[in-house]
Amino acid sequence: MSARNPDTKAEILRIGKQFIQFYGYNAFSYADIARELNVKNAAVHYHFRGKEDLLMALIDNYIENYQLLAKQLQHSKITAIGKLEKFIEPYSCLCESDSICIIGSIASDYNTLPESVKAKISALIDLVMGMVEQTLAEGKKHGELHFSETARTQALLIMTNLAAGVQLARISGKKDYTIIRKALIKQLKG
Amino acid sequence: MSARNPDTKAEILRIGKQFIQFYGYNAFSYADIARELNVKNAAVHYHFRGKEDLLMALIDNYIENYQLLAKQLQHSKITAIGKLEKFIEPYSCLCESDSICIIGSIASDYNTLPESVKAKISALIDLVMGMVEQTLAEGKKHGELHFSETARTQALLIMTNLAAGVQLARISGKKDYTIIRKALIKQLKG
DNA sequence: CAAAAAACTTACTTATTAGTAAGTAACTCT
DNA sequence: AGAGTTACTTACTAATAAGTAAGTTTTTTG
Repeated sequence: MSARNPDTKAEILRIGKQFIQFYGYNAFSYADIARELNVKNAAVHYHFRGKEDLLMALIDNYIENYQLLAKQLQHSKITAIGKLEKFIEPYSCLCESDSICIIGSIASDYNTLPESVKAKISALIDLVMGMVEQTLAEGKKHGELHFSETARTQALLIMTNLAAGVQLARISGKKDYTIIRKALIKQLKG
Repeated sequence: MSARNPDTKAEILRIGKQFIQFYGYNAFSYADIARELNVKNAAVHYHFRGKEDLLMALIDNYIENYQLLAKQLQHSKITAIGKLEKFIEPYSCLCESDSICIIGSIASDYNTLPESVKAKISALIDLVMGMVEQTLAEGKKHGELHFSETARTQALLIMTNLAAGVQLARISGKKDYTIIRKALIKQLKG
């Protein structure tokens, strides 16, 4: 009867990510994922023992993708602004689908998570913040970007604008996100 | 046996607020509140028919408090920076207790909420944003504050910095929140 | 002081959740 | 072709969740 599907594991990750970004980590169940994929909930447990294993795998994915991006940007000739766009674009996409970034979503449920997840999400943040900081520092050094704070502080300001920007957009409208995004870029260009 | 307590309703609101800020809206139950207050879960249902009624009451509280603050600030002689501190201080307090602001918390669970709650949280945001915007505009007019964006845009930037700042602090440490807060004030003072 | 209202508890029900043990079908490798 | 492995389903359990109806006690009020 049921066609065997070699992609179920990847599909579970895709749907899980979508649910976290759209509903929040504590607002969906394995049954929800199963329903979406037309499998039984035991199938989800087969691929990921529990919800936190799924979350761990998801964060691992993010870390891998950002590490890949880091390598791609390493020796590329694109401008600092161009690099920054690579960090901003995902937020713009999230905004379009009334979703929020996984870090912001997890931050809300942070105190319900096991230490293993907390450590991994912390590692993801360090990775992304480090990349943004470095991009800002380079851009400033080359006279392309302008800001008065340290690169680290400026990275904190920008990323919090984006993260809360998509959250706010959900409630008060996408226009607010756009205002924030444009203001950020304008200020950096000086 | 059980002492009748005239404050139970207020206590439920207090604990509910605390739980939303610490664990997230979809991560606690009426049973959790009941346990904390040493009553039965039916007692919680007696005061608030359901979880969304509790949330509605909580948001109403916030709206009342901000309206009160608006009146207090209206004709007071404190500086614009002093007024802004009134908006910043609650975030600093939240950060101290590893909690996040209720708007950020609700933003994560936004797509699981009924329209009634969505409308009310939107009204709260409009109220707060309006107050911050006005404070910024006045401060700029009097030469006390310095920023290049419109007051509305600057208000968006500041509030998103604060909201995501406390979220980030939970994961990567309170120091990051402090960096953000100090940078904001420094920039506004010009 | 009697009646009514307020603030609960007791004792349920129904639905959802996470999770598991055992079985089955299909594919893979030798 | 047969043995093992993968990817599931069936069929449960135990715990938690929201919610409610009916009864009890305490306080207020006419």
